Amino acid sequence: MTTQTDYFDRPLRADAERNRAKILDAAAIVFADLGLEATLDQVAAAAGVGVGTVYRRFPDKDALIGALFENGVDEIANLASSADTMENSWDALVWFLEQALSRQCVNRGLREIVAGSPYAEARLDQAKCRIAPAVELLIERAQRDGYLRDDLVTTDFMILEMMISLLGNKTSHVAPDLWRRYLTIILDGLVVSRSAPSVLRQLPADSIMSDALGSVHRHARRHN
Amino acid sequence: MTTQTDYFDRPLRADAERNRAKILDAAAIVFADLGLEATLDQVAAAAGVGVGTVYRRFPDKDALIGALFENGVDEIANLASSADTMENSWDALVWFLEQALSRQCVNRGLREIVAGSPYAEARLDQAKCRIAPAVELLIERAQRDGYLRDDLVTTDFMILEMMISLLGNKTSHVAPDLWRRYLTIILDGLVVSRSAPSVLRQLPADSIMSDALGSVHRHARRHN
DNA sequence: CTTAACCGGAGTTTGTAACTCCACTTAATT
DNA sequence: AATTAAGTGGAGTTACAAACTCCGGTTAAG
Repeated sequence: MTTQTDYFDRPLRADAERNRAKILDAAAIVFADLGLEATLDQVAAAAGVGVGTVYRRFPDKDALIGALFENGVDEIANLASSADTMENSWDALVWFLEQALSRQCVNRGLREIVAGSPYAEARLDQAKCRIAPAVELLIERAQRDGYLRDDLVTTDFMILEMMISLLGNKTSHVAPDLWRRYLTIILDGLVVSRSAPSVLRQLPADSIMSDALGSVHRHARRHN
Repeated sequence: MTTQTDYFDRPLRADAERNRAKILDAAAIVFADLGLEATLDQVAAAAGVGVGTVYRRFPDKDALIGALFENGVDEIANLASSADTMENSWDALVWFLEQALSRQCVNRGLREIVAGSPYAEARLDQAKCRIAPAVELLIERAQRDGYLRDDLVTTDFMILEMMISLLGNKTSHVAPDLWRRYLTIILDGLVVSRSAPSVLRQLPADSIMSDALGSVHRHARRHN
């Protein structure tokens, strides 16, 4: 893969290529932690280069974000498709939610793109449109098989996913797995019937949370 | 009630008092719609006064917010206490959640304060500390009576409330009652056991949502 | 009629983030 | 090793937004 940004096919100079990689790596981390509002100055600092270098390689912030999350988004789309090959439809649905959420909860930038941020481009929107139909199949199968309550629609899952991933981002720095607790609770609410709650005890809860809740809230506004 | 802001007890001039009321009324609406980031210029415009007038009456933004939400927060605290007088403990818990959420979902400013915004002061934090113990009683009662799964703690409810009210704010302008749909689902996940899901059909869903979801996301960033 | 309180809103201050510019450095080619 | 186009850092520019001030003109109250 001979990466280049310019109009014509001249390979980048060795140091330039090296820096491009450093920038991409740093941006991945910075946007994952701080979300898409992170400054390109922050990215540059994290990469150990000057801002100028970032702008030489990527025309603007959107371009960098586009290059960075191209994969991430249709990785999620693929998760939905491959979940659909599992034999048990409830397991498939749960597996998909866990996989998708574990990615979005750990990566604030990805969550913001999937949730539809101002930085997302047409190219990414396209991939996002591939997610909905695939999820719809998962839902319909689980409903036909009598696992999932049948008064739910695709958008319900978009919203529930949004709620959980938002929480996931807010708590990822103090209790990275806390979101699973609420996914479990919500899944218990989505099922047609059950005689007992799913196990929750092994998931993080009170101890971490009570101290953390304050810092979560404080963390909510200005980042880093 | 002879309102005044100055150090010594001189009643405000008639027009000043009138404006103070206009400002408070306007601020209530503006902060409810736009959240606490709303500009005092916006408040002034909504009140039909100049910014100067706002600043003459309230030393700064925090003071205005303080004066405005003093009640709101401990109204919620009172809800918890009065829920505790209901005979059925499950109904009490559900009633409290519905009441508290219906207030926070319709009022973005209130939600931000309860969630712990930078504008909240010690005075408000104090009231918030009154909420937690009262809710704890509700929870323990519902658990003792075998309604509520017993692996839940107070902070779980704080978090679930945060998740729902956040959604409520995001969707209040297109589907004011949508949050009830997810409260219902979550309650179905909190109950010890059930043979069927609670009724969901009469709550808003697909029709409104699919169009709205986009505008919700777009609305997420810069307001108004 | 006097005057202290009040009013509006243009303007100031402060802060932030995207992005540019250019003197200097360096990889690649001859 | 000389040449040079490509690349680099980071101070500086531009743009914008929001909190808050200032003051010439207005008005309620005694």
